[in-house]
Amino acid sequence: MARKTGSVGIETAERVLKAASMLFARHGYAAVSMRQIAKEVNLQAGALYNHFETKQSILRALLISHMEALMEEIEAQPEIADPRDALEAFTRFHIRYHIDRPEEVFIAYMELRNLEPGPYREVTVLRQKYERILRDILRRGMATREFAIVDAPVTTMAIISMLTGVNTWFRYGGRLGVDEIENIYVNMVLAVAGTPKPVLRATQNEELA
Amino acid sequence: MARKTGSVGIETAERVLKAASMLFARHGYAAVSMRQIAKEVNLQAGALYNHFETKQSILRALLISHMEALMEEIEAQPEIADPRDALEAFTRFHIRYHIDRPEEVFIAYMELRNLEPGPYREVTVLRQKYERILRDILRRGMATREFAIVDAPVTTMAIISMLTGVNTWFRYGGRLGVDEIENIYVNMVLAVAGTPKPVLRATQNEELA
DNA sequence: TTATTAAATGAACGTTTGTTTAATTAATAA
DNA sequence: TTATTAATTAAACAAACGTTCATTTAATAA
Repeated sequence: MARKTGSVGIETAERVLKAASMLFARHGYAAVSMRQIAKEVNLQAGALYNHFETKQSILRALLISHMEALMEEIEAQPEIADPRDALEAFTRFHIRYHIDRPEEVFIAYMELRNLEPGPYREVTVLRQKYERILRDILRRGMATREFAIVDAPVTTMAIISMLTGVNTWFRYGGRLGVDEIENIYVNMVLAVAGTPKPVLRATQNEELA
Repeated sequence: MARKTGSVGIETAERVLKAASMLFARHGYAAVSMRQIAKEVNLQAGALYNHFETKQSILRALLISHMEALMEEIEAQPEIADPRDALEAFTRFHIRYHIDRPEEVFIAYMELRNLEPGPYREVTVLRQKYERILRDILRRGMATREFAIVDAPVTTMAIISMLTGVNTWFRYGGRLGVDEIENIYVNMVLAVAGTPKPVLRATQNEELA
């Protein structure tokens, strides 16, 4: 079949995606050449075309599999009846999931515009499906009067922006660990939903710098 | 001097920046060629080099002038002593300023990595200076015990992400006008700071969709 | 008018781009 | 072993890239 077979080994296609993800995140889709990707996986540029039709299809595979994996993962989460608990769980899930996939998240944001119309719509649909999960939690909390929210769609986008924003500054080994960050954001998200945690409302932990 | 002189007219360099801003925002820095920019201002590619040393210097000019204009504008705002009022003013300023400059904002986020180290640092310094304005407001509110904030730096980033996120979905002519959006975000930001507006805490305006 | 100068053209530069193709390699199936 | 097939290489393709340059154009200054 192939050149080298290290027992099982990771599929070449997967290694290509991994390399492309790293390079696209670092330099941007348009700035990365097929030869750069090939070099990263010790291949010639031409060999990439045994695994992907075009450069575009590599980007498409990255974006769509990222969104599909996100949806699969969140749908595997246990359903939670109480709106406050559901909102807290969503917050923790979003931060944890995104903080460990900075490259994919970055690409999903930045390179959408480089996708052809078809795949672009696919990704957009998946994204809206994800956003609806949060919006429905907010709506449920509004219905039970546990949440005090002025506008559910806007609040949905606000919360997601806030949470995804963690990726722009978080680095492992920094002042705060993931758990601490999760806790801080749970506080803020519940406050945005109009049901702040009573205990922490009064708290005032000061940090330096 | 030049080819055509329409009485005064906008400087060619400014028209180049305008065109580059539009194209970079739409397709990304790396994906836009000097010939595309030139065509947009009815010039040949070579003529651009009478106004800019390199393609890089166009990007640099865009990013730095965007950040400098932002700083100039916010420093021109009146100082507000009360932390809650200052936070509200900051929120309104940030939304208004960014909502009307979607291209520049987008580029400032996405193309930083395409800047050479020198200009990159320049932009980063300006951005941190801007973030410090918000952080200082939060700190002042914590000192007076008006705010209940767990971590000022994290809250600063969370608020800025939340506010800048408006640009990803806002379109003029949509369901909400700028004023309404400002009001909604003021509520959410004050809540994040731990001092929600009492009146609106109990409110529950439902929208459709 | 003439001299000077800034701006623009259009062609060319050497590279690099994504992609294709014929030939070669190595693994599997018969 | 032989035949088949998938994967890879290396070379080539035309097109596009950022940038340079000699030349031309048109405006200003003397």
